[in-house]
Amino acid sequence: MRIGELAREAGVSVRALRYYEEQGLLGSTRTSGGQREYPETAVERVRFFQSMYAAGLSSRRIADILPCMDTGTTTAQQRDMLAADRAELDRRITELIDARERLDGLIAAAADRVGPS
Amino acid sequence: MRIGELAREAGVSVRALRYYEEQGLLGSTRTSGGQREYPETAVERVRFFQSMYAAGLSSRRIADILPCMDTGTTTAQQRDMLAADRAELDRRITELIDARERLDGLIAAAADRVGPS
DNA sequence: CTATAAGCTGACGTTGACGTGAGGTGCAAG
DNA sequence: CTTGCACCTCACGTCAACGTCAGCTTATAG
Repeated sequence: MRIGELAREAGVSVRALRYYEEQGLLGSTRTSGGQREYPETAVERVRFFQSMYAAGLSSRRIADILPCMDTGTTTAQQRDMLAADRAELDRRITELIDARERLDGLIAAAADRVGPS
Repeated sequence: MRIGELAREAGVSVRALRYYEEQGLLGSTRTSGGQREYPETAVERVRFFQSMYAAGLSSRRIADILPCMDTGTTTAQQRDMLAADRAELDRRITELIDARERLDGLIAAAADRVGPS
């Protein structure tokens, strides 16, 4: 598939896909005319990127863990990285849940006390 | 308390506190010499900011919900905003949990397959 | 053959929450 | 009274993940 279709399927912009390639995250073959060609599996791969970005990982960090995904094997260093990323993600989730509780507290405290418009 | 102490107590930089003031989030009285003076309650207030920033809210958004916190009352519009922010936060939490599952899947898949160093 | 939609490569612009450096002032201790 | 740390106000710098525009080429429908 070409870049436009992949963008639609994965729910990102064309620019984003070119950026991922620039960052070494997403390879592509080229047609004789120079246009990028992607396999079907690229869709899931891009969705994975989105998920990792949402988790707060940088392109660099994602690039670091990609070999694990692609080869299905890990070195000791890579296992450490994965564990660190998971721990960091856990912290972030905890933070967000805490923030949600604060927001809920605010909502509850002001729920029945209607202020002036 | 002065700005340096508040920064330490709340775990942010002095620059951040000045920035919060610039954004209308954090007021301060001034000493005769022009230095900022904060009440003890500012510590908790700044921690609240950090929590909201972590939740993905912008300074502007935080400024919008501050009146609810300060007055303990809400207008219909403010309740809508709070609900929207909470919903968005919920979405983000779900994303992160999904990301964590993906990471866990990756870790589990490669856990016992040690690659070359 | 020709529109025209889609793709290409630079390369500069954007945004938010600060970092950082310059150059000067306030304040408690000795 | 001076040392020295904390504080002050500009104001430019940063960083990441793209957005956007220009100028040109490729692919495809009619």
